[in-house]
Amino acid sequence: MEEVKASNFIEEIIEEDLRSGRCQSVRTRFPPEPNGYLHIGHAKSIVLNFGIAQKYSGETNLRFDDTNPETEETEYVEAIKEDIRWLGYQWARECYASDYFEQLYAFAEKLIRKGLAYVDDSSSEEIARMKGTPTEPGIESPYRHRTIEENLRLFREMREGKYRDGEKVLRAKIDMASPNMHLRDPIMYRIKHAQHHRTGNRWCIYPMYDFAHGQSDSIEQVTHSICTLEFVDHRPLYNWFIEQLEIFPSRQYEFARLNLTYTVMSKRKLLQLVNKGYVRGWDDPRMPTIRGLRRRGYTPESIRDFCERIGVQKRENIIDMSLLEFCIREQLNKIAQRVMVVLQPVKLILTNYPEHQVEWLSTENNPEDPSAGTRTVPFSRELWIESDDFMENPPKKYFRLAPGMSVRLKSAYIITCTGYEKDSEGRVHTVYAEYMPNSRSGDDQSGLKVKGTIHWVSVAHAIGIEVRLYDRLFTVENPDEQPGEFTDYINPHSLEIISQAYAEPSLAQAKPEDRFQFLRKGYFCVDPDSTPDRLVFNRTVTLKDTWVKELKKEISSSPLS
RNA sequence: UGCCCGAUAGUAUAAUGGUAGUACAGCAGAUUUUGGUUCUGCUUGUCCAGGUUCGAAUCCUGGUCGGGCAACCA
Repeated sequence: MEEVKASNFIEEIIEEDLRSGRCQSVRTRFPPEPNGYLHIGHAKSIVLNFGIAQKYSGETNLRFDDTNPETEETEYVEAIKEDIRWLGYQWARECYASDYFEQLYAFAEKLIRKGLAYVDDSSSEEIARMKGTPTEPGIESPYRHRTIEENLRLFREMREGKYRDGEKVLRAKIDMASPNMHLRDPIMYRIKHAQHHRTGNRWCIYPMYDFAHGQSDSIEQVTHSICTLEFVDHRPLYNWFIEQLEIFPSRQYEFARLNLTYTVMSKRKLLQLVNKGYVRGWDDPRMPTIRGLRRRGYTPESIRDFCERIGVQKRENIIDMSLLEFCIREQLNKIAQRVMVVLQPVKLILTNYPEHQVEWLSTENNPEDPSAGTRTVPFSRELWIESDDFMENPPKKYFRLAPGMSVRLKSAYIITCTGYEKDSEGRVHTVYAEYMPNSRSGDDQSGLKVKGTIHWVSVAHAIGIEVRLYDRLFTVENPDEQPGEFTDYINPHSLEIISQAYAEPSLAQAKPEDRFQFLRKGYFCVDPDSTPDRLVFNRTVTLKDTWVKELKKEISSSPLS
């Protein structure tokens, strides 16, 4: 048995349960409702639930909490399964609350027979009114004291379809004066004449969450049912049903859900972003959904790493997006092949380089991983360079190209700027320079030292690609807590499309989901929108850029501001 | 103003009565053919008030602040 140390309060509870003999092994479950796509908040729960099972040699069931036929669809079931697999997890059993409908129905009858449940004919408005308020007790329904026989008969008739939606409900008989609102005779079953994604029209009564979740846990012998904080108040009810039913004693534990800066996490709000066209879909690379992150270029490993780093606690929290970005940078730095791509091109002409000469220069694929090897890139007289790698009047600490200044062209030669040309609008379109023939990378006899190295692409060999630059979706850290609508804070520059960037020719073979580091620019991933003759790249995340910070300091310290 | 959670650097998270530590972020420097990576150093914290104790982030009491609960949603 390997030495394991609890890394959060839930693991502490598990270790104590194992030690005390409350359970011999551990079983958890991940219980999504199939009415939407999974997001990074679900990933926290997935990593927690599956991680615990792995750590303590237990198992995790995937269970779809499909008790509301009006909102649930098979499409979501498939999407959820794919996302969990992509994250790297395999469930022990694939379960559905709907598989237990017959059993749940029997449980309900058992409670009726124990005098602990009754059929109520009140309308939903009446029930709400009689429920009282958090500070005032509720009052008992006039139907609360029906006989067991009558309740049994009415409940069976409910199942048989004798009543319309909303005409009757089955309620637990607990305590209308309880300080816990969930114990004021909670509804167990409601009538819905609706098509269920798995049971079709076999049922017209469906159990509520509170009468399905704990019972499903119990049926599956889940030892630790881990959910989010909003269910804390449900725990007494969770336990009450299990005790009255005298079934396997699953236990519920709650942790704080994940919040991330500069995004929203609620299903409702994500749906709104999709439906109102703020993003292109659930898999838009700006979305915090698993599919969005995947399309953006995040790896399953980086998401798991993130979920482990954020920890598990009961206090409300909002995690810096920069931590997620750190996790993906850290992994991609190790594995991503480096390539040269010019995003905002300016032409560079090496006036002393022979006109039709082409040299294929060797360059490393990944300096962090020597085993990644090298490749060659074509070098010639006319090159594309990044427009912000040249300035007419550079500030003090600028060490790129400017009149009279020298830089190293990555894996090629040292050059010195000799001039430039502007168009009618005053924009520089061509830069002229001379290269030092004896300064070639790997064979540098020039003895020169330059501060800057810039990337480049040979004009004659460049391939045109589309690049989509993504930025945070919102302009504020917490769009949920701002005055007005959260959509008022959407970042209008969250997507910038560069329709013609120039890439070195080696990129032509790239396939969807391939990841690269565009040298000095960031990590990029091939988008599925790519076609054989038109590659599309998504920027996953920029490289850390201490130069932009320097620039910002310049600006803020200038007397103009 | 009923019940239930919670409160440790900017953000998270450890310390389980015994030196408040770690990560991210930030700042400064070194290295660098990516202003990347790596390395070094630095700044910043126990919500408040009492109490128990030789000793309290930790235990007790009372506050304060934040969050949740009154769906035939989950």
